Amino acid sequence: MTDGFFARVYAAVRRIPRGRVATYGQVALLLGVPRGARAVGWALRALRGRSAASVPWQRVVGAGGRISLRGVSGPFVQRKRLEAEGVRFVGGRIDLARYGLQQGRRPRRPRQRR
DNA sequence: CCTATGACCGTGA
DNA sequence: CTCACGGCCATAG
Repeated sequence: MTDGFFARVYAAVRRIPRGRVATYGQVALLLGVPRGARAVGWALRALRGRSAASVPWQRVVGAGGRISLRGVSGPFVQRKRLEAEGVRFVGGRIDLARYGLQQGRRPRRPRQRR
């Protein structure tokens, strides 16, 4: 179960740099499954409380830079975690052109070095 | 094997 | 901008 797709998804998510985000579609693409965005979501959903601590799941967002996670505390927790990494929300959304995987500009850091 | 589900995505009204 | 559809993928019954 963890030797297959799930493990791959988690591995890919772990590769997302701190302070940046990737969309479900991008993660799927990295796995070689161009249209497996939903499958990625399924894998992350399976984390629920489990080894979520070892996977920076908060760095995966929807293609529109919006949090896809649904629920009551879920969305809030994810946002809080991302903001703690320096990811800024504008109008409930994240500027992917700025915080995306390897986009041009450099993301802001929570702790600037003087 | 077949149907249902979901932390998706793009398109069109 | 919001809402509805259809398509896609891996898993769970």
